[in-house]
Amino acid sequence: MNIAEKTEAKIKEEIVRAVEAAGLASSEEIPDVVLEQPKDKQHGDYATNMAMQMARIAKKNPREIAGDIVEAFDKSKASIEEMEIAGPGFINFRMNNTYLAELVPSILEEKESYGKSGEARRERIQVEFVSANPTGTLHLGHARGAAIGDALCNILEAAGYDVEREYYINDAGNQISKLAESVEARYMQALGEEYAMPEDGYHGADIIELGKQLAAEEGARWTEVSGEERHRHFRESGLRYALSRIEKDLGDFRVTFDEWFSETSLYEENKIEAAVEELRARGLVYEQEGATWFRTTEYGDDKDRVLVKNDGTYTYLAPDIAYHKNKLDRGFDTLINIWGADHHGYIPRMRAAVQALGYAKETLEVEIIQMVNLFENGEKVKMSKRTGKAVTLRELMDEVGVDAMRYFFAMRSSDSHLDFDMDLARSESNENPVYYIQYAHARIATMLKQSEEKNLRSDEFDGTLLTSEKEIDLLKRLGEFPQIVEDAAVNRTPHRVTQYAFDLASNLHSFYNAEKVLDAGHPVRTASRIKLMEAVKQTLRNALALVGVEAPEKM
RNA sequence: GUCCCAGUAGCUCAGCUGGAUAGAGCAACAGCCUUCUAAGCUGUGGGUCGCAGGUUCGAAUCCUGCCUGGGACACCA
Repeated sequence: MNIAEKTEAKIKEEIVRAVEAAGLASSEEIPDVVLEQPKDKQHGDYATNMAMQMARIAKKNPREIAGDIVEAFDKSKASIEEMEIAGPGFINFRMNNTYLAELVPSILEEKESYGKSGEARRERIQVEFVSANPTGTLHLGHARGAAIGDALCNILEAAGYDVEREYYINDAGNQISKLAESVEARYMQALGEEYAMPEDGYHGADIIELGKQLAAEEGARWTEVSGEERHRHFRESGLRYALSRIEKDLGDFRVTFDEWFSETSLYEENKIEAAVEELRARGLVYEQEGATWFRTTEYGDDKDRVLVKNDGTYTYLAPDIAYHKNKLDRGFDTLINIWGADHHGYIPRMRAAVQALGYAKETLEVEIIQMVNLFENGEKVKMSKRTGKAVTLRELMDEVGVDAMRYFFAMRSSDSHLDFDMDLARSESNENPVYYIQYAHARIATMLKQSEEKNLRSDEFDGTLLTSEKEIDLLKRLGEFPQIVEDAAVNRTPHRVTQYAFDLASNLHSFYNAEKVLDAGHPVRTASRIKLMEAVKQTLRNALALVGVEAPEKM
């Protein structure tokens, strides 16, 4: 437990004891204590609404109840300086702030672990994200999914969950055949053959290049084998090429996966048939009009869905069910899928599948990532200037850099649309939140460097000297971090971490302008403030790391 | 027609599982550099939380209906 948690736990404990001691309710009747940090500083460091919650149970008015609680409360047990009753019955607590200073040495000791949950949870969570079809490049929607997915994984890990990141490769569909045919055509053309591109083929320059490369490396040998064999070869070549490019793009975007799961493997191991049969055994499958149907309405879907079409082939749903069965068989407690907004209609049927396989509805969570709109010069950017097609992850990375993208994509709640302002993302000014935060980190780095040059460092630390308004604000902010991580994990809201980093940076800048750190005239205070700066620097770095943004030493 | 998401300051968005006078950034206005990075700070103004009901001590938050914007509703992958 970190210091903030310990402090809160003590207060809560004492509230419960006071309620009982005042004879207001028995221990079973007492609701969970809600302890919050008021937005308005005048309301103290913590506040509880216990008296209002007790109104119904104790049948007294909240202010009276609050009075009884305050009377029975032992302030010395919870480092409380002062208590007051306010508004409709809030009890406000003002802390004896010296406890806050303990944070600094504890953060410096925990280092990159500060913010992480002390104990590991048993829950295993698998997060599947991006999963773009391996037929082209990654676009902005994928980029946002990647940024949010990876940040969420980092945050879940920090909160103590056992996390696995997975990319599902849709390598069994029609599009892959088209890709294979396109590569094949380009290969033949590179060898000087007249060979038509397939209808709806992939006409990009990259595929032409790949065809040339294959022709150069492998010669004409594929013209001499059967069409089937040739097709299989170019399918593999095309796939390998597309995937390696995706992996490279994502790697440069600082996103890596533990597992790349192939859809084709489900076919090869007859997993799809097995999944359909399992549903059939549970009485959830029926035949009608020559097709095989899955009774998803049993689990709240609008209508039943086809698994096997009347031409004998599977719909996309069948392999998806087999895939999710495979995930569940691997023993994950929770599956989180990160999908683009255009897929939200599939949620009911996938949830139906999970339930049909005997798991609780909550086992599968789907996080929907809303659209990204690019803006430049105040105008919506529809298409890439270079290619005339949708803007890719790679292009934007080249334009604005990884840090800005990672931060911007994660800074809004995933279910609201994101307006991505390219001018802002590129700008090196205080308007750009990424620079603002990184600048705070770099500023501290500069101070630390100078503290060495000026020989102002020492191991002396006296927390009681950190009492200015800005220092207290900073300390309180530092103390919030573990709880922010916890909340972001539980609620699946990575944007809380970006927001926190911004707030902490803001506190730092504010402190910086108000107080001087390096002051030879006050050696102990200087040493203590240096420690405080180190703690802020560490916490900024930790917060940024969770969302995949670098913390530079100088700018 | 059905379903999902959104609607909060001029703009972009927060608002943590119902709490006090609804917050931040940008934009506007007024200030702060012989001092550790002014890529920064301080202050001021700005609100019918889409609309109407309901639930209760208390609603931006929960429920119902409606309005607006976006998306989804295949034996397509």
